[in-house]
Amino acid sequence: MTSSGGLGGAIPDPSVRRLSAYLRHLENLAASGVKRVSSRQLAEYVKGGDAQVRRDLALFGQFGRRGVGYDVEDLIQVIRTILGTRAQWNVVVVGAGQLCQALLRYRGFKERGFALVGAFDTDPRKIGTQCGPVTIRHIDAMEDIIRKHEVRLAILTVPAQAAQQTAEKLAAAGIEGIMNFAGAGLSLPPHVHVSQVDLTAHLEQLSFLVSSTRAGQ
Amino acid sequence: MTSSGGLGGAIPDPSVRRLSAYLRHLENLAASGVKRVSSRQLAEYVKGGDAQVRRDLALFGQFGRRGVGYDVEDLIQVIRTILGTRAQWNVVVVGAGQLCQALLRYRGFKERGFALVGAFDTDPRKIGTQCGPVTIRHIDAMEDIIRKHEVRLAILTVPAQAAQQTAEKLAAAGIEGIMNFAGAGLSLPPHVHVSQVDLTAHLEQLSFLVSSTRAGQ
DNA sequence: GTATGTGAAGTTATTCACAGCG
DNA sequence: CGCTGTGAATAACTTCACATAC
Repeated sequence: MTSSGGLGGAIPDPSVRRLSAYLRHLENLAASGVKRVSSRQLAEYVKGGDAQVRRDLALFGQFGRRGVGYDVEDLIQVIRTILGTRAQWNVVVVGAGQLCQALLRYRGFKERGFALVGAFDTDPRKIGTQCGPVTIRHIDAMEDIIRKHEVRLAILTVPAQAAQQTAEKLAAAGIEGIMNFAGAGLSLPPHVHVSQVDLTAHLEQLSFLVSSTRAGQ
Repeated sequence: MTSSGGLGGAIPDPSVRRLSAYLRHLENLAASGVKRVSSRQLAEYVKGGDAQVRRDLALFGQFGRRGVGYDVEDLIQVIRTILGTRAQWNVVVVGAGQLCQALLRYRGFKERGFALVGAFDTDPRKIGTQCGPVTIRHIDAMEDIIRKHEVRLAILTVPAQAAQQTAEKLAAAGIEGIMNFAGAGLSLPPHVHVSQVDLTAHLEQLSFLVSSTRAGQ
């Protein structure tokens, strides 16, 4: 399955994921004052081939100059345009645990086009708590806030057993994309996209790789 | 590139990633008292086909019973064995920010075979702070702890510009796998595996999907 | 009847290799 | 001469379809 619903050719998921990686590297380059970059340099960062970088970008147009490379600032704007993050997205967080607090205090989201405008929980002890720039509210107030701020994306950090029912509330409130930290699958209408985040899985991948690496490889 | 360094056939990266997903679902099933599961049920959770589930598992052996399915508890142990998480891994965290605190307080890692045994920073104001079950120590004490506890995996949560030099210290201390939250690529000897975590990228994927979805798709 | 395990087929993604441009 | 953009070739992954076993 390719994820694009756009009008042009279908865009492979792996390409879209790599665009985010290119963007991270371009942000770092821009911060260091670098003006130009070649596909080879971008490839090194993502550990792919240079041809892959060029092909990923070519899916959306022609952005480089032959013999020269890509303009760092231009390419940042191009990728932001592709990803849809030139305008800011309002985002809510549901489930006010430790992770929620960490996310609310993280500055990177805002810089990259995602403003966390509300946080919700059902636990009365948490409600009213200030957390970074936002106050934790009861989940009953969620739909109002979502409608008022035109929120289309949500981050779900509730326990696994509460994930499905909470996600349904989000969908009912008009949310179209959910970043799901809960270790539970979500069944939702097809227009609601889900991006599953599994932190344990990253350690498991490393465990697998380290376990299966033998001396001399 | 396939990641396996094992002796048998090479194992595709996507298959290993899905094993973690199957494991999450199996853990949930076990918690609900479910005893048996079919490839079709597992596939639904991961949004793949049933044949894919069977093929992923068949890479490592035959674990099901024809006409019946898979035993949930058995399959959990099988996947843990494959991933190398039946024995516990000791893990350190470097960079004692909000995220570090959230990770240190998260119980899921311990339950799944990853014990966070130390946390390190360079900021003198943070050193000595208690954080969940561990005390923040100066990074100079890191190598000792790593050697003493036979730590092979690390989580890196330092700012992007400090990531490379900190990762080099980890590699020098004998770390073989790094879960990297910093938005910076790491260049390390090939025996040190890196799993890049980019939380912003998840929101960017959703932004792309939501932006490119038109009514009626 | 039900569900696995697996060759064969099909699809998707990556890499090669070079024409074309600066 | 360097680096992009891209058709063609290759490699990787997924799905089909069915023999096999319960």
